[in-house]
Amino acid sequence: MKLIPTQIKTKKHFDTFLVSKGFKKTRQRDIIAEIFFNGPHHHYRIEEILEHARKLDASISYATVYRTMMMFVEIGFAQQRQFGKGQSLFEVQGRHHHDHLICTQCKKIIEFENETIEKLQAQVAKRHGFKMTHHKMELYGTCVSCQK
Amino acid sequence: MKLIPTQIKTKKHFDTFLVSKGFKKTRQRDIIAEIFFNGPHHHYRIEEILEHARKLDASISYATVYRTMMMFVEIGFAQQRQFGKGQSLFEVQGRHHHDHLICTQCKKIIEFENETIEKLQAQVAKRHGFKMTHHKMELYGTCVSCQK
DNA sequence: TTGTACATGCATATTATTTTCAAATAAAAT
DNA sequence: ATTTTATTTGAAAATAATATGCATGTACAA
Ligand SMILES: [Mn+2]
Ligand SMILES: [Mn+2]
Ligand SMILES: [Zn+2]
Ligand SMILES: [Zn+2]
Repeated sequence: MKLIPTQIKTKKHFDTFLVSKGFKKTRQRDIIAEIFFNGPHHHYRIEEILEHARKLDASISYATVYRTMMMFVEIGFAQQRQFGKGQSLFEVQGRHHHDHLICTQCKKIIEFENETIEKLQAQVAKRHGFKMTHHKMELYGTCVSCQK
Repeated sequence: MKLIPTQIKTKKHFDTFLVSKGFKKTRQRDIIAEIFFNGPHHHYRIEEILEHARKLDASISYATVYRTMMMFVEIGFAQQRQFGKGQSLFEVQGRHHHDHLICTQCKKIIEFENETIEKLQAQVAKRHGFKMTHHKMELYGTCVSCQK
C-alpha cells in the first residue's frame, strides 16, 4: 500500500489550470484565489472571502465568489465543509487528511489526525460490507480559553 | 464510572410531559407523536412525518409538524441530525449512543457503536484541552446491495 | 357552558444557496 | 489596433430549508 503524497493546491496551480483548460484569467478570479490559497487561515466562508476581496475591488459580487469557490470544489482545488448549521466552509485541497475539533462557544477550529481512529472506521465500514469513500468526524465542545 | 441507562422516550412519556407542563393534548400532537415514536424506522424527515400524518388527518400543516418536532428536540425527546445536505432527520432520544454509516447511493442508514473509537475521541479532545460535549461521526460509501 | 391561554393553519419572512440573463471583458482572429 | 467571440460578471430573481406572525380554532379549567 503506497501513498502518493497529494500535492497541496496553490494559486499557481490554479492559474495554470485556467490557461490549460481555456478558461479566462480575470481580475476577480485572481483576487479570490489569492485570498483563498494564501490567506491567513484554513476555513473560509464565502462571505469572508467576499469581504476581503472587496477591499481590493469593491465591485466584486457574491455570485462571482460563489461560482469561483464552486469551481475550486469542482476541479478538486477545495473541499467544502458544513460544520453544524450555518454556511459552508472551504479549505484548500491536498493537505494531509484530518478531522476537526470545534469550539461551540468561540467557533475556533482545531485540526487533528488520528491514524488509529481512521483504521477503526475502515474496520467498521468493512464489517458492514460498505465500500467507504469518505467520512466526517467532528468533536464539539469548549476550548481551553472558553472554559475560563 | 457508572452509566445510568437513559430511558428511551416514548409517546406515553410525551403525553405525560404535556399534562405535567400544562401543554395541551391535541389531535395533531397525538398523530405526530404516534408516527415519530412508534413508526417503522429511526430517521424521519419532517416531510415524511407530514405525509404519514395527513393520511390520518388531511388538514395537518407543515408548520405544526415542524413545531412539534422542534418541541421534541427542545424537551430532549428527539435528536436532530444533518447528514450531508438536504433536510434534517429526527430520531428518538434515549437509545444507546451510536454513529452512522450512510450509503451515498440508496441513502440507507446503518447505525453502529464503537466503544474504542469513542474513547480515542475523548482522548483527542482532552489532549487539546477541550471539554467535549458531543461529536459527529458519519462514514459514507456504498452499501452491499448498491455495490452489485 | 363559557372564558382564556395555548395551538393550529396559512401566509409570509429568513437564511443560505443556486440560477438567469443582459452587459462587460479576456483572448483569439483579423 | 480593431473586431470578433465565447466566457465571465453583477444584479436580480429563483430555490430550498427553516422559522415566525397572526387571525382563528380548540383543549380544558372553572
Ligand atoms: Mn480543516
Ligand atoms: Mn440513528
Ligand atoms: Zn472557544
Ligand atoms: Zn445503498
